[in-house]
Amino acid sequence: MSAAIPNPSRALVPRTVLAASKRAIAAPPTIKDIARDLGVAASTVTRALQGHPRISEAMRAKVAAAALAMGYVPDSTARTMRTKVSRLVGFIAPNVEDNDSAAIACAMADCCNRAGLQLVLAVSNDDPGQEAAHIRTLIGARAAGLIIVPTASPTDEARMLIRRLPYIQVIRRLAELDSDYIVFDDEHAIREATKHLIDTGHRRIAYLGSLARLSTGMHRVEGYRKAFKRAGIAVDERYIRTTAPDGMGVREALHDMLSTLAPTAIVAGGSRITVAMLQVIDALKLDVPRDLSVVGFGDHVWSNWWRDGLTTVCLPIQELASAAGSLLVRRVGEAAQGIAAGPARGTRFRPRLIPRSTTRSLKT
Amino acid sequence: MSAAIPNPSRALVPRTVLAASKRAIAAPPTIKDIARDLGVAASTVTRALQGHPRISEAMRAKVAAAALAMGYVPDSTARTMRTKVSRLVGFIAPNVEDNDSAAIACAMADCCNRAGLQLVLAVSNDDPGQEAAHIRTLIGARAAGLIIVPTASPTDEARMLIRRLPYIQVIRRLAELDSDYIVFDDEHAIREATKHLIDTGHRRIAYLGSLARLSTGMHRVEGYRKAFKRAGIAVDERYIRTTAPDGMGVREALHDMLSTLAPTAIVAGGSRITVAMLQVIDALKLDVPRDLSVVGFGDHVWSNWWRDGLTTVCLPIQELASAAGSLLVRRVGEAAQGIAAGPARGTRFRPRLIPRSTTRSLKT
DNA sequence: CTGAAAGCGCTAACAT
DNA sequence: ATGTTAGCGCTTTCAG
Repeated sequence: MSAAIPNPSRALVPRTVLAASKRAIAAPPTIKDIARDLGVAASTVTRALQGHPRISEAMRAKVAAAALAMGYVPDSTARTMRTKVSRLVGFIAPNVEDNDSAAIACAMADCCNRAGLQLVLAVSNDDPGQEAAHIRTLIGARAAGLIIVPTASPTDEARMLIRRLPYIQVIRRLAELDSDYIVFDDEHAIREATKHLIDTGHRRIAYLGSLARLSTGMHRVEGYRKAFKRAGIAVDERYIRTTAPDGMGVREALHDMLSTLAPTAIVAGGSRITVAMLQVIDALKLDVPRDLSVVGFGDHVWSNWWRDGLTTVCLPIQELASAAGSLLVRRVGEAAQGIAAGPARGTRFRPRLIPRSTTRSLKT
Repeated sequence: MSAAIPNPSRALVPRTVLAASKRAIAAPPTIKDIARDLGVAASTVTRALQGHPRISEAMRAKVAAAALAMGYVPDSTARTMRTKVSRLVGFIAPNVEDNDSAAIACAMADCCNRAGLQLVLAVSNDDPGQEAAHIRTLIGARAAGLIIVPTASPTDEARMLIRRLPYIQVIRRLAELDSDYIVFDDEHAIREATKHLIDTGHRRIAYLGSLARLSTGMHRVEGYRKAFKRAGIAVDERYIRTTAPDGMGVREALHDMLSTLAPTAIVAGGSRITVAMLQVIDALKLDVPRDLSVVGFGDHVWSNWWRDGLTTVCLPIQELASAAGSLLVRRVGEAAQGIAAGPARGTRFRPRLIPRSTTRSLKT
């Protein structure tokens, strides 16, 4: 899987074949072509193009005109090779199907663009092998930086390689990776959700979260426990379940808890888990909130549409995304100047609970 | 906006500064380093790495080991410069926030990865200027190909440049661009939706679509009209409205139609329009389907959650995405071999209507 | 089977 | 203000 084969030999399009390409379509004009046309040296053309100070206005205009006429587009690979850095920035996420990651990707792409950087999207599917492959590719492209939602346990290779560029962790955080990170305050999120239920008289509160090997999973359960502790109530561990965020896992866990523990409320510990959970509750035709109070994770347009409005935790996604984007831009700039990036800095954005109609008070 | 400034002078991170970078972090090992370590020539190392036939097994092993030990990662920019093609593939879309594009991006990233290609995500925000900039960047990176959801009117520059690489249009299609395209059968989608309403006795059917300058907008209205024509009923143009897909535009159009035309049903002609429309209907506290029958565009998890289940048109997104992905991979391969890509090929995927609970029959 | 050398397009010293 | 030159890392003839 993570075999360190320097050349992507799994490529279906053989490189040797790719090599022939383009030539068939048309050879793109180069700086030399412009130079020849104008009867000047290549270096003059570069300087004119870059707006170098010691270049005559006349020359600059002539060059610009010629470039435009020929449809000249600078070859960024050549430039990168000389200058040692590209304007590429990677974003490695486990998936982009769920709105959260998509929104983040989008916001970051925007941020990068504004800084003249280009966002490369890479989906890891939460597989360390794919993650490593993407890191390798980005390193190979001499990417300027990297934003990553790390898998639970990156390969050794990934850990080694990633240090070659400025990177920041987002959403999830592996302390061992020791980098800047920007996450949600997961503990706070679930603590508030659980507290809300406790405050309204619930005691048998089920928690259905994602695997605890992830920082998110860990902090979220912790939030659940803290809420009970602060209320001075013992935590009944049987009410805590973790599962893969797919329909099947959630269905089983839910069925099991509902039939054996008779919870009066349930808290979801993840976006995809929330969706699956709501679907199972629909299938079960449960009367919410009479039979069961429900708190979701993540707020979307449709939150208002589930039953009479889902009580849920709202994640400040835009804030996180743009913070991540601008921090990366800064780090890239620093690295560029050879500034040893200071100590890793972490930011936590606080989600907040949005009470709607899927929770009811048990107090008289 | 579309000024042909060859160098991205709008870059916030000055290139000259970027240039200094990396060096500070660590100089990545090159093929030469391996060669020196092993006391062989650089060319031998390349060949060993590529699995060239005429290389001894012993040498290959030694090189592989050394490469791995040093954490060697081939510099794709250098390779691209030599071979003239990169393994980058661009995806330019107006936005990635709405699930459709996100799902498409994701499926395509997968497809590209399997072919050893890397997907670069670029968001145009439906702005021809940004679109052109992205095309320029991709050309500059010597991208192998491009998948694009074109804006209504790409700049002249964009039109010129895009021809330098294999590309295919997706979702929307501009005939002038004359390329492969893979779209939904928009006309069919809205025709079916409208037909469903006509068949169940509706006559005053409102249509709220996106701007007709886009192929999608055009075909969808056409579907509306066709449905009436085929039923032998005259089309009342007053019931047709187009609007930007934002909350405000939709609200106004809807208010207006509802108050002056008393429609018994409404058909949405776009994903984002659907969402906005549902929100307005909520705000108006309309009784659906008693006061108004509603047909949406696009099917999502939440479609089941709006009222008692939204009657809507289901888009075969996965099919479109993977078709697009594999077609592009094929085209890239062909271009690579200098094969003049045959005539532009188009594919239309048929959406289908999913009747749920937001439409009711007016027949006795 | 391996080495030497040239060159992809661009930039940055170093000349003029 | 402009020209010359060297070289980034890799691939690919052309020679052994």
